[in-house]
Amino acid sequence: MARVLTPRAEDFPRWYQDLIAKAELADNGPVRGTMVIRPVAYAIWERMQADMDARIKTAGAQNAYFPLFIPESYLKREAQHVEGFSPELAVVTHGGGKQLAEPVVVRPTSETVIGEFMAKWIDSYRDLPLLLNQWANVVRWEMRPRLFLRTSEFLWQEGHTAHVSFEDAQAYTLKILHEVYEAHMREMLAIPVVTGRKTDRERFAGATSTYCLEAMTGDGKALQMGTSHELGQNFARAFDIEFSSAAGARELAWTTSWGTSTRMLGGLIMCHGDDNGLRLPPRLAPTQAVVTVVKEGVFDHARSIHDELVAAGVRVRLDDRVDLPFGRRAVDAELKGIPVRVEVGPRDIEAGQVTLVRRIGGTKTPVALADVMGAVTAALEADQKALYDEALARREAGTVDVSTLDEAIEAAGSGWARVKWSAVGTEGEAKANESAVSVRCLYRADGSAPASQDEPDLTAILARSY
RNA sequence: CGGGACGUGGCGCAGUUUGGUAGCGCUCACGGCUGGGGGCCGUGCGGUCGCCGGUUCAAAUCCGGCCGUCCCGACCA
Repeated sequence: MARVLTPRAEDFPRWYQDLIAKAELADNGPVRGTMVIRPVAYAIWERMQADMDARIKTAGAQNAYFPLFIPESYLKREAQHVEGFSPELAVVTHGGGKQLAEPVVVRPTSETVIGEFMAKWIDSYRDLPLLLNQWANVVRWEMRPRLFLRTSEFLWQEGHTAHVSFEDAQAYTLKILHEVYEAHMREMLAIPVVTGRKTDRERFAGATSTYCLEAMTGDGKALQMGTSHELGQNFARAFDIEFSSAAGARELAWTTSWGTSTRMLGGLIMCHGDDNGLRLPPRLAPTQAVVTVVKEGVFDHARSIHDELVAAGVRVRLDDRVDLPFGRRAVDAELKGIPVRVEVGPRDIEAGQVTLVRRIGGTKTPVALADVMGAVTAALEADQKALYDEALARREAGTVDVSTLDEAIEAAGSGWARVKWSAVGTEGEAKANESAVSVRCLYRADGSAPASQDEPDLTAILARSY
């Protein structure tokens, strides 16, 4: 078979774009940097969304919806926030054919407009915590768009909460980081992430602390898969989010925000994709298995295997399009990353078996007709774990422990560098940035996220990033 | 904004150095053979060569200008 994709590190983005095109996941939109998500990719996103939404609700937040247009003046109320976002805002100056008295921006994120409403909705400590989540599209006019990883418009969820104290806000921020985001990525996406704190330089505009989850892509770069921010009282001050405390005093609330986006689809592709296309973790895959009729004459067998798998709760599809060449159908399923294929042909049936083809391990084994259901469910279970283990092993193999800044910059040329933060520091960070290397994440010796970049004995991950 | 490439059927490209009536692969349509990994044969559809101007008997090709796209760096979920 002709090789269709070639994921060498040096041309990874091209490989990545080719895969997106061949697996029919997305197209470039009509405006530079916008993205058209095709049904195949959207089905994956829906499953991510459903899993994430359930976890967010378990964490106590409720869904709500806020305006797409935000008055420009709102952005300006928080000085760092506006400074951080100004360069990438889409600004609407006309409405109804007339120039607007005040321009509105298309939301790049919703802290400001939600802050405005939090101020109205919160009067008492009894109204707290207020835990909101929004599924929406946002716009950021980025310089270099790349499908899924960084597009001008993207889909995401953004959580916004208000709390009575710093401690409550911090605890919730970390709860989202670990129990919602990290768990989703590990258990659903089969992607290992390093969690920790962003340096002050990398911190979200307007936040007091930014926590992050970093994944390694196939070419050894880093990809931020999600973030969770403590906003301190910055936005509460800017939007007058005040409440009466139990003691009767007027106090400013402590707010947080956190988000994950369609970038996770890009992360999924770059983390798990291989020479032959996409590889989907079974729990995530919209279609977990396809029963392929190799050629005419075995339809009944194929259908009964299909029905048996449906009854067993497997998301399975029957491919009986025998008018299409077998090879084409096989490659199509492979490109789209369907974890398991059950090939049913006359030769199989004669031998009382089918052929089980696994996308993740690449194996092809005969299975007796009576054992198909058990073999498929076992394969799905095992391959979810295998994919995670493989990604973790690749990340560890691509991470080098070093002790100096120069070594770290050198190592980050091809993978991740793990180094003591004290060997880098703020000046070292600026120097690394000159070589397109950034400090991705800081974490404590026990792996937890530090409360400040000034804590002693922190470890830093340095890498190039998307 | 700095550095580098490139614009030729729907897609990917050759042809440009050395001007001579536009070609290949894929796709698509039709027919046939096939069918256990993008299969084979045949026929056919499809392009004012990014735009404007110049040189010339003759320009995809040479000259001038303009427009656009992509890649690398600064931004970022």
